[in-house]
Amino acid sequence: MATERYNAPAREKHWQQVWEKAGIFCASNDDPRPKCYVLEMFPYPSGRIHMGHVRNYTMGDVLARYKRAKGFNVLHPMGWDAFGMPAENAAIERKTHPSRWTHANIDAMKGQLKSMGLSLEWDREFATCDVDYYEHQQKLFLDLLNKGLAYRKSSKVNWDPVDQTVLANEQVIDGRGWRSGALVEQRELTQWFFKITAYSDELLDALSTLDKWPEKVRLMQANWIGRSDGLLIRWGLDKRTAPKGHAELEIYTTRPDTLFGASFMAVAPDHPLAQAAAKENEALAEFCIECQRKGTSLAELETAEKKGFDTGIRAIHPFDKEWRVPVYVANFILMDYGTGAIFGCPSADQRDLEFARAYELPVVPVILPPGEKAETFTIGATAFDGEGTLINSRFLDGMTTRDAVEEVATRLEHAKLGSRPVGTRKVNYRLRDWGISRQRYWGCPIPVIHCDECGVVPVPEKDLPVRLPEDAAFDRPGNPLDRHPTWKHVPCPACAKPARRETDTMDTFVDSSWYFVRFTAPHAKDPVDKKAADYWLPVDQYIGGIEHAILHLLYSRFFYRAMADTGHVRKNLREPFAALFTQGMVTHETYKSQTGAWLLPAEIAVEGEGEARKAIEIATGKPAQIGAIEKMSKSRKNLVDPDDIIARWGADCARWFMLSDSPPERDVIWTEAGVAGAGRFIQRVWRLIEDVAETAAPRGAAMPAALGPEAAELRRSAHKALDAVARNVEGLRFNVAVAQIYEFTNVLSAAASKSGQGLDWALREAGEFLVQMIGPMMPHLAEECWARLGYNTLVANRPWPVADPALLVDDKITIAVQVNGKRRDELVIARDAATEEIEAAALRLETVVRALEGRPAKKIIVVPQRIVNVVA
RNA sequence: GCGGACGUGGUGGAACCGGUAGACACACAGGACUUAAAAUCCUGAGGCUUAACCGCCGUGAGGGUUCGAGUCCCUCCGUCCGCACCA
Repeated sequence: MATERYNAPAREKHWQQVWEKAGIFCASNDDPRPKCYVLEMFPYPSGRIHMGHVRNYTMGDVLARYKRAKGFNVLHPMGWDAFGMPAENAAIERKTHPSRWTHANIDAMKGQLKSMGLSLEWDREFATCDVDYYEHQQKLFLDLLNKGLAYRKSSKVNWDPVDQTVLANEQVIDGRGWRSGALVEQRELTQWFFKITAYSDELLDALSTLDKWPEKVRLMQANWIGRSDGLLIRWGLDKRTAPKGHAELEIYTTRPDTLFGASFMAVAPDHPLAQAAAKENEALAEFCIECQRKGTSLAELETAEKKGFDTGIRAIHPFDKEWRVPVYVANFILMDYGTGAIFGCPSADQRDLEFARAYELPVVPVILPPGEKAETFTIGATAFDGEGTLINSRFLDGMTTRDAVEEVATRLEHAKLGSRPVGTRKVNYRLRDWGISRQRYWGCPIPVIHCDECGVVPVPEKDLPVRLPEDAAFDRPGNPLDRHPTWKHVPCPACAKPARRETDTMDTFVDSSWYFVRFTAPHAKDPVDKKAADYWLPVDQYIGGIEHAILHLLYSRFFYRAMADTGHVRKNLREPFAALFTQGMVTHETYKSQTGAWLLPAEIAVEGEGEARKAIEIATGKPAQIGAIEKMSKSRKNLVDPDDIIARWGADCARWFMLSDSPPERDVIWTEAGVAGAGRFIQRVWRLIEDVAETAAPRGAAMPAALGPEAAELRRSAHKALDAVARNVEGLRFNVAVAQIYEFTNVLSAAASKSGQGLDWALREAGEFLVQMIGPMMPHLAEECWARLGYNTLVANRPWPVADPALLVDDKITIAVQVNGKRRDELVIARDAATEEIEAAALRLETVVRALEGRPAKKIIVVPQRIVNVVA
């Protein structure tokens, strides 16, 4: 029989059109079936999709298609995270408009996504730069403002003096702006903030409920929030030494038990006490300025020596009025953590110890490590910051660390300095409020107006949306909104006098903090259709890159709560993503020409293998250097264009390769050989199904009364494979599911060339199962095969076949037989054989007799259906 | 420095709860078909030893628990990731 090769690129277009015409991927918000919301992180429209997108969206699509086949009402939408700096930079460089550039990119990328054959519901598509989207975001902002969850404050920011904008921390590289290369300045600016810290505790505690999130992500978020339980302690200051108006110093500590080891106090250079003291001390003032200047570069921070300056101020120990402790200004104290002031206990803190050694301050051991003797214990180069027994600490001596912490806290809570307690228990967080102001055009305008008379006035709801002006100029750096001739000049909504619009726009992470809610009703008049949100949320499976472990995923968790607390979504659902999966990166070898320039994989030819493997630059015929395997990136040029792969091999091939071999959470290495292997498998399946279609029983034939052993065996394999593939797809172990499909394909191939009673019927069943198994992964090929098997329906619409549980367990099983824990043989025996029967059968085995060497069996361990171990 | 993850053939990886380690794929070798190549099909393969069977060794290293450890515990080595003067 002559078989034609399956022409993937041509047939894929056909099936994509069939699906589109049938409109089968549109979910109804009103459907009696159980719902399933599958979401992949939406892309930034940079211009073209890359292999990372292919991997991400393939995984989501497999799950979406599988869930649909399992009878769920599946929501699987797609949109565009379309605001952001690249569009504005493109506008500057190419003299176009951010909107035009963005929409052209969206069109191109949408075409690419469609060529992948994804089961997406395009009717719900939107871009965050659509007025229809950002007007609702402005409404949400106003509600947050009203609730006190959005506020303005002055804070230090990274300022790029060339581009004239605020930069995020990630955009500052070695103290310089990533685009301009200019030295970044610390600038005090009044900015808008979202009060994420109002939810610190809740965001931390709720992590434990996210049992379908990767442990790693939960841990990263927990560390980021950084809760610590401690004590605020107010120290009196010796009046003769302190600047006027400064009678006390409040510090924060998590180790109040080490209070009797205190040998110095340290405050941040920008602490009010430091500033006050600096006014009377020129050298100190200089020191403070020096510290602040160093604050900009991260690299400098890491290596900076611990430096201090004795202010001459003396603090009074809370437990001893006569005890004076010197107050230093130190470069390693951060103003925005705790109170910006500490007490130093050198024996119990490495950093304090280094400081004490440098300034020759006393080092008194106060915690005795377990197993040490007080008489002989000394502190050398390393502080002991663990738990132990208190020494040299008066009334704390002999206590454990924990008891001492409690004792000090209780005593200081009752002690008074002035009219207030000396000590207050306090939980501290590392988490900071989220600064959302950006001095940029291409973002969601912040809907407020500044009036000289009335101050900050929210834009009235009836005046929403605040649209971006289309006629902005991008000919020079800075914020086009700020220098637009008319846009910002508006009358004050309250007093009608001339006023100015806020010209900052929102951080684009705000846009992506609620798009998944909008997908549930993308055309609703209000930001959220509560009924739709109630029906669909939470997202049942969210899939994206690990790089969003903190930022996007933490912001979204916060924003969803803020939306709940401003009445936009149900209050008792707190977490928007029930399950999260973070997929690995797509990597590729790197290549360099003899001149040292990076080369695209398409620009080289590889010969030989192993040690002899060589790369040749095609253009010059000269050898090229093969470099490390790294994440695909423009800078290293180790890119493979999804378009090229799809045009040559087909989308199914790219999809299958992405799912094969590598566990989805790990990195996958893209190789030509791997793609070719996937391509071969596609042809193999096609040939096999053609073969089956020729020899199998007709479609819909009744199961024969009796099946021969070949047919029965094939049936068992088919049902087992179906069950195993289903379980592994549900667990997102796609690589294992793929392996099981390979294995079953081998079985089916072998069976197709045999003959036996009822085998034609079993072949049809097995063939259909195979097609349905590959349906979620290689949907086009599956449709083609389905048609070849005589159907005019769509696999994409077929329910997942039900595996017969009776076929999943074998009557006879093989169990291993060990002697003294070493495998010696195996035993084929009835699955429900009694223990005695198994023992007897094992002892009869020649191999066992030989291994026993005449010794009697002392003990026989039988684990039913698993193993026998004869102990001699 | 702190926190976490991982370490299995030539390669990617599989192994549910502690129960036959290496499924499946890639690469490789041999063979069939072919004038030849491609494509396809068949066969082989962890290491050592052996003509072969047998046997021994084997999941980064060392130790422990157990009838039995890739899996659990301890120590060490290596790789990767996150945070980093956080009081």
